[in-house]
Amino acid sequence: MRNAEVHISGSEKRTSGPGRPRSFDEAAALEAAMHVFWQKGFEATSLDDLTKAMGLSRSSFYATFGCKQTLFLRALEHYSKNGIRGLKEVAETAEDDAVDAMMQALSDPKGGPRGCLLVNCITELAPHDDKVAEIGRRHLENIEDLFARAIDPDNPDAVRDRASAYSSLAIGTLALRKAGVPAERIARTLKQARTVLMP
Amino acid sequence: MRNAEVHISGSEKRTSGPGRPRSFDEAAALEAAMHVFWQKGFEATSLDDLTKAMGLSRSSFYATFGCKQTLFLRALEHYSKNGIRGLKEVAETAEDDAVDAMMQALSDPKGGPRGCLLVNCITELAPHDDKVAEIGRRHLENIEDLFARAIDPDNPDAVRDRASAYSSLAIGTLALRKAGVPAERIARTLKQARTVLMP
DNA sequence: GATAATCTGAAACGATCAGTCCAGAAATCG
DNA sequence: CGATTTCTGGACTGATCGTTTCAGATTATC
Repeated sequence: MRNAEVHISGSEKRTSGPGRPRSFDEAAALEAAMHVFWQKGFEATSLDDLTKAMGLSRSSFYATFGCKQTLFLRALEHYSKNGIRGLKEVAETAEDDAVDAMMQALSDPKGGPRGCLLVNCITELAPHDDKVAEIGRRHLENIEDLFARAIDPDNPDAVRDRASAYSSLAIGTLALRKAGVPAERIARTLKQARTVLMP
Repeated sequence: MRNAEVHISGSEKRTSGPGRPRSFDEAAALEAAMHVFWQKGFEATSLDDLTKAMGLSRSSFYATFGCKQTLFLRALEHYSKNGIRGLKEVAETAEDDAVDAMMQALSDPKGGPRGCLLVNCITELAPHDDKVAEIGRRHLENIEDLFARAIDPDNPDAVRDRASAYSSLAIGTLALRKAGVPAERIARTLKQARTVLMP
């Protein structure tokens, strides 16, 4: 037998040594896998979908990432880290209204109406998968934190409920978007909600 | 061959006549199927799950409902009709604040954190299934209508954006709930959002 | 050149899936 | 009774799934 063991967490890299070196970029492969999961969900994504998108063979896939589930959790973590970083950037570079800018960014993710990968996975898997639920909960908490800091940088704890409301409002519009409501109408609703209802 | 043809839409009933009568209640079976889809989603629900919950054999299943997809769409329609009726009742019997009562009802569906069946299905299937998207869009529009009428019964069209915001806010909290956030905290956030931020 | 690590592509595994088919029992009608 | 309809339960099909394994080619270090 050859590579029978499963790599539970991240792969242990081998910077150099004998033997043929890796011909693919592990980070890029992870990114590609993330996009497939984002588009199709966990169950509907097959191994063929993954290996084709990641550009490697089944053998290399299992030797590198262990199994579908493990890769999936890594993809979720990767997505969360990237997403929170991006949202923080939106908040920091917003011209006048950081809260509105964040809601708009959340409600209209780049790359079409795929929604938020973690919200999708919470909906699909969280009730039956504790690990997914935990990653999702952490992600949502991070988003709320960013809203709270955008509302009142000096005392974010005091505006927790408001931050949670803004966050949930933006996330709720993702369902509208997926159901086919045009992004422009949603953007208008959000802006109005921000300036008229929740100033 | 026997029962080979597929019943596309609702079954044509036979009130009486020769032969053994149906020993199961079609409406009850549909209701049971709806609950299974609600709990597990479409893909994760197997034929065995369905027939066991509905209390009929595979043969009767296919003779009565045609196929999994057809049954699924009927279950969605059934859910939507029931849900809208229930929400209307909540709005009508609310003591002081119908909008708040509706948000609370939406955010905390009976039977644990299963979310809203149609929001779940929008998330899972709508981007790749036009029929599901259409049913979901109609359902969300109906919910918005109820909010609009609760806000201003005389001129609901004028408060469309506000109604959309309330609706999205309540729906957004479903993700929190599924991720494990306690219902009480969500209820508090909603109440506060209603009374403080969006009066 | 010897050794070691990884590559590819394909084959095979056991499991599960939706859907089909059948044989025989059961129940209702004329 | 005879005709008819639905029932059950299990066997079966053909496909797809995640995962394992293998042989042989490739590319690095020593």
